[in-house]
Amino acid sequence: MPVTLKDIARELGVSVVTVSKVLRNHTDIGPETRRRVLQKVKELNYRPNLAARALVTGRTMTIGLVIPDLLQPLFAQLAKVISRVLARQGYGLLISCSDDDPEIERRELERLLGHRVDCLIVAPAHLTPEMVQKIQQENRPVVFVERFIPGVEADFVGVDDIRVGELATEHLISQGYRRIAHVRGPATSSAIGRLQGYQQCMLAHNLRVPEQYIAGDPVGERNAFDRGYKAMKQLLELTPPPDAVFCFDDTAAIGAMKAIFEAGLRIPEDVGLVGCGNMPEAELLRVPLSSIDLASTRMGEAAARLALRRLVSKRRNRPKKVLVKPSLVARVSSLRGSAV
Amino acid sequence: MPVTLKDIARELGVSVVTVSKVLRNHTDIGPETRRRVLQKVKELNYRPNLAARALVTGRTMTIGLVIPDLLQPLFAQLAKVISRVLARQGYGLLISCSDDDPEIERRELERLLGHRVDCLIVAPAHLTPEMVQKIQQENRPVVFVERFIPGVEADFVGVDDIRVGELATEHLISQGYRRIAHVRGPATSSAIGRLQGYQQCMLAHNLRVPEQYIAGDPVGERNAFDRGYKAMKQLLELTPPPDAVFCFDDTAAIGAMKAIFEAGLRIPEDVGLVGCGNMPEAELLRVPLSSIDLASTRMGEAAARLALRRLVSKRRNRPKKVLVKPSLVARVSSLRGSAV
DNA sequence: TTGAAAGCGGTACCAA
DNA sequence: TTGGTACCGCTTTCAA
Repeated sequence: MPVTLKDIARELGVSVVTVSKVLRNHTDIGPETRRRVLQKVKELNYRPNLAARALVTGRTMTIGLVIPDLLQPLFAQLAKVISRVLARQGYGLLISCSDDDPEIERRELERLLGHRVDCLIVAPAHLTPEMVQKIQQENRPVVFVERFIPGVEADFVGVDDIRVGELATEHLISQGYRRIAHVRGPATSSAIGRLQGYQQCMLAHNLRVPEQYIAGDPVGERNAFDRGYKAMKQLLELTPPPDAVFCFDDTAAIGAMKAIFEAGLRIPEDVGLVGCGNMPEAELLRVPLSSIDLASTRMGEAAARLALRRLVSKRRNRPKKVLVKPSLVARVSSLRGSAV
Repeated sequence: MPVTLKDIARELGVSVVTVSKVLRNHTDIGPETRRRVLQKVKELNYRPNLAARALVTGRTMTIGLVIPDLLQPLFAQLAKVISRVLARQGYGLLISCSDDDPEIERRELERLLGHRVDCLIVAPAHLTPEMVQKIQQENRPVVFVERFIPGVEADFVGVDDIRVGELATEHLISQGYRRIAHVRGPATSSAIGRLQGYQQCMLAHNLRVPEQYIAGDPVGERNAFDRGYKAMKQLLELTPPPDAVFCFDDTAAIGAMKAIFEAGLRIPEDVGLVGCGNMPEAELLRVPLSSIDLASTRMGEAAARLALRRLVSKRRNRPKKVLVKPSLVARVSSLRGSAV
C-alpha cells in the first residue's frame, strides 16, 4: 500500500496538516519542521494521492483527449505533443479514439467525464452543439483541435485550412496544371475549409471547376486510402480527365497514386499530385509526394496551452481561436516545371 | 457542478446509501425504489465520481501505458488497441511517451503512480529490476509489452523475436541471397531477439557472418531512419558488401533504402531488403518493402487482457508470458527469385 | 429493505 | 507556527 500523509505525520510526531502544508509550499511552517518533513517524504518516497486531492480541490489533474484515430500520423503527433506539454505541468492525458463514429465519440466523452477530467481536447467527429454545451455547463472547458463544430463557443486550435487549399492549388497552377481536381475529405470543418480554399483559388485564376472534379464520398467511405483510390479512378474516366489532383490528406493521395499508376499514367508528367499532412513517409514513396505541412507540433502545443490557460484562469474568457500557418513541401509528384 | 449521489437522494427523499446500492446492483433494494432511482439517475444524467469511488475502493479505473513513441506505427497501434479493449471495461488509459530515455521513463512512471493507476503497461526502455519491484510492492501490477526486462518477474506480451529474425533471414536465403547483413535496433529485448534469430539462422545454413555485417549503433543513434541510413552506408563500403540486409524495423529499412539508392544500386537485384513491423506505408514505397508482421493488434489485445486479469484476480498468480506469432509479408524488396 | 455512521486521503478554515 | 475539525463523494458495515 502506498505511503500516506498520515504515515509521515505519525513517524514525525507532527500533524497531517503540517505535512500537507509543507508539500504545498505554505509559508507558515518552521524551517526545521519543513526540513524534517521533506526528508521523510523523500525517504518514504511519498506521492500525494491525486484522487484524494481531487475530491477536495475538484481537479483531477487529468485531461481527456478524443481523436478519430491514433494511427493517423497527424493525430499521433498531436497526442504525443499534447501529452508531453501537459506532463511537464503534472497533468495526465487520457486518450481515446472515436473512429469518427458519432456514437463512439459520445460514449468516450461520457467516459472521460466520469473520470472527471479537468478539461477536454477534442477533434470532433459529429458532436452536436447541445452536447458540447452540456459539457461546458458541467464546468469542463472544451478545446477543439484540428476541427471545430460551427456555432459552438469554444477554444479552437487548427491550421488555416482555406490557406491549405490555396497553397496546394496555387502551387499546381504555377506548375502549369490547369484541369485541377480535388479529392475531398470527410464532413469536417477542415475538409470543408480545404475545399473552399481550392475553389477560391481556382476562381481567382479563372479556372473552371466541373462539378465532377470535386470527388470523393465525404460520408460513405471511411478509409482514406480507399476513398482516394476510388475517387481517382472515377476522375480518370472523365473527359477530359484532370491533369492534377489536390487530395484532402496524404493517405488519400497515396490511394490516388495507386489508381494513377494502375491506369498506366505517369506522375507528375501526366497527373500532378499534392497531398496534405506531410507524413514522414511522403518523401519515400514511389514518387515522392508533395504535401502541405500542417505544423502539427505547433498545433499540439497551442492546444495544450489553451487547455492549461482555461484551467488556470477561473474567469470565463472569450473563446480563443489559434490558427497555425501551413506550408508547402514540394516534391516530385507535382513538379513538372512551368511547361504545359 | 456535476450531479452527486446526494442530489439524487435528496430529490427522491431516500438515503445516499440506497442510491449507491441501486447503482451497483445490490439485491437488497425494493423494485419500486430501484425504478425511481434509475429514472432520476437518467433524468439528471448522473455519472459516479470515479475519484471519490477510488478513494474508498482503492481502484481508480485507470491504467497507465508507457511507450517509447506514439509516432511509431507499432506503438500507436498498440496504444489504440489497448485503449479500446480497456474502454469496453470502463477503464481509462493514461498514455505517456518515454522517448526511450531512462530518465524520462522513470519520471513518467512516477507521475502515473501519483495518479494511482491500477496497473501499468510498459514497453520498457531501461527500467531496472529494482524500479519494477518497487512498483509491484506498491501493489500495482506491471505488464510488459513488446519488450521485457530480463530477470524481472512480470507478465509479458510480445512477439517471438527470435522467430522474427529467423523468418526474415530464412526468406532472404531462399531468394538466393548469401551475404546477409543485419541492421540492429536499440538495446532492447526485442532487438536482441531478432539479432539472435538472424545469427542462428545464418549458422544453421552454414553462412558466415563477418563481424561488420552486424551494423547499427544500438546506443548512440536514437533516430531509426538515420540509424538505418548510416549503417547501410557503412555496409556498402565493405568488401565484399552484403547482398541483402535484414533491418530491425521498417523505419531503419527505409533509411537503408535511401542509402542503397544513393549508391546507385538496385533493390532487390543488387541488394535485398527486409524490414520489420509491416507498417501501412511499406507497400507504397518506391520499392515495396518486405517486412515481418508483428501482429500488433493481437499483441495489444493480449496486453490489455493480461492487465485486466491482474486486476480481477486478487491472487498473485505466476507471471504469464504470451508470444504472438510473426509472419512474413514478402514484397518486391526481397524477391529476386531463387537465382543468384 | 433501508439508512446512520465511519472512513478513504487529502485540503480549507480557523482557533490555539 | 501548528493543528483540530469539517468535509469532498462515495462505499462499507452494521443496526433498525
